[in-house]
Amino acid sequence: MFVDSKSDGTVGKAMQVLDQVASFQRPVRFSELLSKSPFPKPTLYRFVQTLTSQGMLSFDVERQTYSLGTRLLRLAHSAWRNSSLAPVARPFIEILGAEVGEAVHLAQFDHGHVLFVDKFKVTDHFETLAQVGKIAPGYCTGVGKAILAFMPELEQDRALAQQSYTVYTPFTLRDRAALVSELATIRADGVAYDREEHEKGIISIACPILTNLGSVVGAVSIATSTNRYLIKDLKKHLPILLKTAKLIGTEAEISLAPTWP
Amino acid sequence: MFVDSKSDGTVGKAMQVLDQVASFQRPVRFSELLSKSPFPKPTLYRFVQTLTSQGMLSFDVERQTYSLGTRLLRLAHSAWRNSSLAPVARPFIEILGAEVGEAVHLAQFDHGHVLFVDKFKVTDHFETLAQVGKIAPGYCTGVGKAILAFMPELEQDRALAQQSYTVYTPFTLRDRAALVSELATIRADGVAYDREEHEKGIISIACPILTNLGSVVGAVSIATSTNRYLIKDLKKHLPILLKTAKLIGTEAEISLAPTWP
DNA sequence: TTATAAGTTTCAAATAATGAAACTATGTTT
DNA sequence: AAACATAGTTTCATTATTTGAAACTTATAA
Repeated sequence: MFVDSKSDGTVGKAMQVLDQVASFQRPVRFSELLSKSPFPKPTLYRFVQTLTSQGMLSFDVERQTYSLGTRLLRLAHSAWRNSSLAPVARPFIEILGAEVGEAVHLAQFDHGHVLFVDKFKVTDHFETLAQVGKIAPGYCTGVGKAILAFMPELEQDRALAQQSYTVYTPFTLRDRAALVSELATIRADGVAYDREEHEKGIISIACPILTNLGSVVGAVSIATSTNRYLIKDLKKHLPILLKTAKLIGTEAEISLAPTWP
Repeated sequence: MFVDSKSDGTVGKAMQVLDQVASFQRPVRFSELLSKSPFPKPTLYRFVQTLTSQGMLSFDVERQTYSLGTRLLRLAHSAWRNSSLAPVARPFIEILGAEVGEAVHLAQFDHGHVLFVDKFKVTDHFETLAQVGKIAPGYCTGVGKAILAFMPELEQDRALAQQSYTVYTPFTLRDRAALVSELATIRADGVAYDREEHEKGIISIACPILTNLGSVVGAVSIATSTNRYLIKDLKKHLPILLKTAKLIGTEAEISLAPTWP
């Protein structure tokens, strides 16, 4: 999906197997994996052996199935803690969440998609963790559009070309032209809205996180359901959202200062 | 630390590089990595190239540093969602957390260590995410001892041999004999306590999560600080903790039922 | 400018990966 | 219970990839 594993040799192929296992969304038997795999039986067999022995996959002896392994959790834990945005943003996200009482998302841009790196919600704690590491399209999410609008032209161009423009709801922007026109508005206003563009009933307000040098490093959003609120209700939260984004941007900048052993 | 990468060929070596990067706990330059690496310069160079191209590492062009990549977050997200314990346990963990108003942890056993797969706390939301994927010793944590106490003898034997028995605080159990003796009590009582054994000032009460067939699949704990409570205060939560563990065990069992495409 | 370290490429030799085929287990049908 | 089918595992000669010393290029420091 994201990675061109051509010419990445054995390691690339092994990572492809991990994606393959992930794509099943459940534990899989070797033969199932084989049926969807481009690799010959013994080759795939050795990959799953190696990956299991490495803890990147886990094998359930009872059910004879493979799942993604715990080493991935450990590595992701480390990735998250040492990333430049998420841990720095965390306290601000929590304050914002407590203040507005709605779900707050923190996202980065990643290969044309939006990657959620944190989520916080006060009243309804469900899914908090289930959201981190999740990906969503850039062109039809608040955070995605906020980031796209503030990207340098060249990077934006590449990103716009990567969008699928799949129509998820009647409100989804259907092509690059529609998106570009909205991005201009967003850039002017400093704020993006998701008007049920990705999921029916879900709306959000999002602001880009800019460093002092003016480059986008991510976006924060407040999301809610149309059952409870309308876009105009979200607009009331714009000042605090802007302030939060500003604070995170400043902090992120500081934390990016060179550290040396 | 966990993985014997011998005879796991190129893939094993590449995974070793990921651990290597993780061990720095910050973005690293190629030369720093090289200085701690068993691989010759060009070999390591190609590994980081490949891993970066695969999204397992990310390269900061500005600072010329490598960090763990976003693909790990995506894979871990998938690992978490499709694991047999954490997603199933989540609602129960949240209810328990709301009820007792203290930090609740969910852990599994993993190569002699305890792996936190979820955490929930109502009042103080800090660190929620930062805990998932974290590892801790088995012999000096509530969850660790709860799991160890209910392991099948053979497995327990192996696990006991894997413990380091490092003395973290004056209360840490210092050897296998001390641990074994406590495990007997825990097994009899169905509950384990961490009396500041791993961290000064941190205490917890933990129960094993058992399937209907009686095998341990993890543990739940309520943790707090000695600034606020004593072990006897935690004991008041035993009934609800036991009930939660029981419910999770039952649910986990159900969700383990064979699913087919 | 020169010196030193960091990062990158080359290429022949060494090694590891490959996959057709054969084999063994496991479960299913007659 | 035998015959069959499917899933999982091993073998081994062939092929392709990895390997790392050396050379080279680019940044950084003196």
